[in-house]
Amino acid sequence: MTDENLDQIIKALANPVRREILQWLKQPEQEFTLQPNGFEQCVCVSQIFAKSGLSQSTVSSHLALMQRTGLLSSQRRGQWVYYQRNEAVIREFTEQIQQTL
Amino acid sequence: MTDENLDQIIKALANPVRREILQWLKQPEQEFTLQPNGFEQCVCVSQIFAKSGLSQSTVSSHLALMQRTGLLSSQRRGQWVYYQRNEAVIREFTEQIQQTL
DNA sequence: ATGATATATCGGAATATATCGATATTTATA
DNA sequence: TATAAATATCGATATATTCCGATATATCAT
Repeated sequence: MTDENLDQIIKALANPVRREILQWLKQPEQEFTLQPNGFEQCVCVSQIFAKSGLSQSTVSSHLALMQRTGLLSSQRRGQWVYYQRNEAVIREFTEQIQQTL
Repeated sequence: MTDENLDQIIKALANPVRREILQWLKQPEQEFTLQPNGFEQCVCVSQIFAKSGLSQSTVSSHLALMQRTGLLSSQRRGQWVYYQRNEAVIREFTEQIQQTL
């Protein structure tokens, strides 16, 4: 992980909304009502939007930012875009920050 | 550690200048020229100021902020204020962030 | 093709952060 | 007590972040 990437990730995590979204994505089945579309373990933007109390555009921006940093990955399926945690990056970050700090 | 304190600490660490200062304070004897005052293992504001390339007031603000969060502790000795890492808080933070994330 | 739904992007407003110079405060010393 | 040195605080400015509504883009269904 480059210094720049580390910096981006810390900045991403400095926002409580983004940290909360990251939490929700830990156990999606507990946090979100299932979608009747056959992708129960995946979480699309509108589900997070519905839970967040923020505008759709704001939520979309937060998710896009976290994806740019590597914290999340996404895949489009039809009209939906599913976001999920990138556990490898998250783990790498926690190890790095523990060493660095 | 309260959620609010965790939030403050992450915000503090989101700044690269503050992270660098925290690094310098890991091994002060390697990073700073010793002061002829008998407190060689301590680091005062002006030493950090001299190394930073920033203004005295900016450095003072960064240090004050990190002290408020608990990342640093300080003690005044005469006209100098010595700052040092608060390893207990730093450790607690890394553990917490590892669990939380 | 048209309309509906999901997501992304744009532009702007409000708030937060970073930085500086000037000055106040604290302590030591002549 | 007056001066010097170290640190803290204040006020201002520049930049970054957060958020929204409006609109663009992509996909699906009719």
